[in-house]
Amino acid sequence: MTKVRTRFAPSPTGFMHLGGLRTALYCYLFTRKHQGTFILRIEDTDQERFVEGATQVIYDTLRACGMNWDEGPDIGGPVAPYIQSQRKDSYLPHAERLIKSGHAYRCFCTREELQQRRETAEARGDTWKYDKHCLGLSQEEIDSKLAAGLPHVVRQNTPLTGESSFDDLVFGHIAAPNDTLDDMVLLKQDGMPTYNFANVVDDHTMGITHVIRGMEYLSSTPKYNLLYQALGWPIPQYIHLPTVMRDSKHKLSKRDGDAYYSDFVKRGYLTEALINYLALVGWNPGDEREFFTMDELVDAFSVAGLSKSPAIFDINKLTWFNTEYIRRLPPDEYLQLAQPWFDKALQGQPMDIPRLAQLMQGRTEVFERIPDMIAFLRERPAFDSALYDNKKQKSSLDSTPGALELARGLLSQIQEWTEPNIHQALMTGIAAAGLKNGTVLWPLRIALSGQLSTPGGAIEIAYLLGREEALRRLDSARAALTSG
RNA sequence: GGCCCCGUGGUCAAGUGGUUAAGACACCGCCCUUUCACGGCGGUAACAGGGGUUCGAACCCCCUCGGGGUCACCA
Repeated sequence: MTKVRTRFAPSPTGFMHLGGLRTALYCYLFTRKHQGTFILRIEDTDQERFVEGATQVIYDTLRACGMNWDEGPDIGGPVAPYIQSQRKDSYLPHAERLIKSGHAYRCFCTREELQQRRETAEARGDTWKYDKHCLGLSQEEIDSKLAAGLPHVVRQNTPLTGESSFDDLVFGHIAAPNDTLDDMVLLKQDGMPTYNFANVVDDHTMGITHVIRGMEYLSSTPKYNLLYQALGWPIPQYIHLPTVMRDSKHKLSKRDGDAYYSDFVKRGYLTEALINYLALVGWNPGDEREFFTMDELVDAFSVAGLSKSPAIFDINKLTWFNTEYIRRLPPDEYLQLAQPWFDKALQGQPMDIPRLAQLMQGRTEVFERIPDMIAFLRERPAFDSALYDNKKQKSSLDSTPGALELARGLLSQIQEWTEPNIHQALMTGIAAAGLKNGTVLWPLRIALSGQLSTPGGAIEIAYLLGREEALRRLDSARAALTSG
């Protein structure tokens, strides 16, 4: 078997879509698994959609994800250039060969004419397909139109009989009747190839052995194969990938605004978690493993594990992966990543940040959720005294005033405000008073934080707040109790 | 509408003629516990429907239904 050569061929739109990223991932994994060559090619034949800086986004994303390419626009390679617009001149000779052999022809129909004929056909209830109108032009007619400088495109001449088929590595045998295949445009008026044509030519001239792409190309692949055959080129292996869906009816689309890699990173998703999750949407390793580094993915990857049916993107599961990855971060790395989010919530309030980080690391699902979780440290929210009531903790509205008074006394006598000292003072004091821990600690935590759920218990919160603030909050809570 | 593809719990999925139909996320309950979380234990929940083939179908065939894709001088 010849050496595997694959390509990831995104068009530079300015963003890296998660669906595209997953395609790149599978392509990368397959290639590395087979010790092949992974090529990056930029598909920018659509000049109208050119976006400044878009290729850089592609480079940055792929590299951040650990998918390094062996040949590409920025690093070159034996079949350069790797940017399609720079290969412009290479397509024409092949198109002319096809014209000569009768597999393609020049078409002078204007867009308006085409639209009109399409509408007429559809009004009759017929399905529209290019009617091969210009195939009937005589050589004289063609020459005179050419001499007159009339704009034209080049179309593929698909056969009207027989059928075309191929064997996809994931979908198996795919066949389509030739008479349902449209005479697609190969070369546009501006001389640029369409995606359809550029792909065939580039994939062949770049020596691509395995074409890995989304399944939206599945139904046009027979047409591409007709082209390969007409040009006398070997047909590559195909691996079409099932779509990533937003829900059962819609695919994860660019319009959702939250489907870009950069969006997830901004919100505080870890790249490793994202890659790990994405790998499992449409593929499974065949065993029970769920956590994979990139190297482990390469090792485990197999085309046999690819699924045929579309998979719904589950933010829930992604978030679970993210939580797990955050939990496994070295503490200093967690602190570094969390710091900006701490700052956002604390706004300069003095705090034992390393201790806060310690308490938060195991509770952080997505970094962007941090500010909401710790905002109470900066300012205690208004709260309902009903929060003091907790049967399980043996705390009630009746027991609370006494409990808080006890806590106030114990806390105010602490010399050095450390967690062990706070713990010591409260626990011995509570035991001496003959109370249950919860009877005092539950209301204390409520009084200090004003909320049901906090990252840490009463002792940790009291410590983080500092002596002065803790006592101040305690006093105001007690006052609110007697006045209200 | 034509053509192509897909169809196991809410989601991802294992399963390739004989299984009590795995596992994970989510959800619910219990335990642990100074809250939440973590952890431990347990639970709810699926073969789209109908016909065949077969001693026996989630697995093979056909039909129906449902969903997706594609039918651009976009990729």
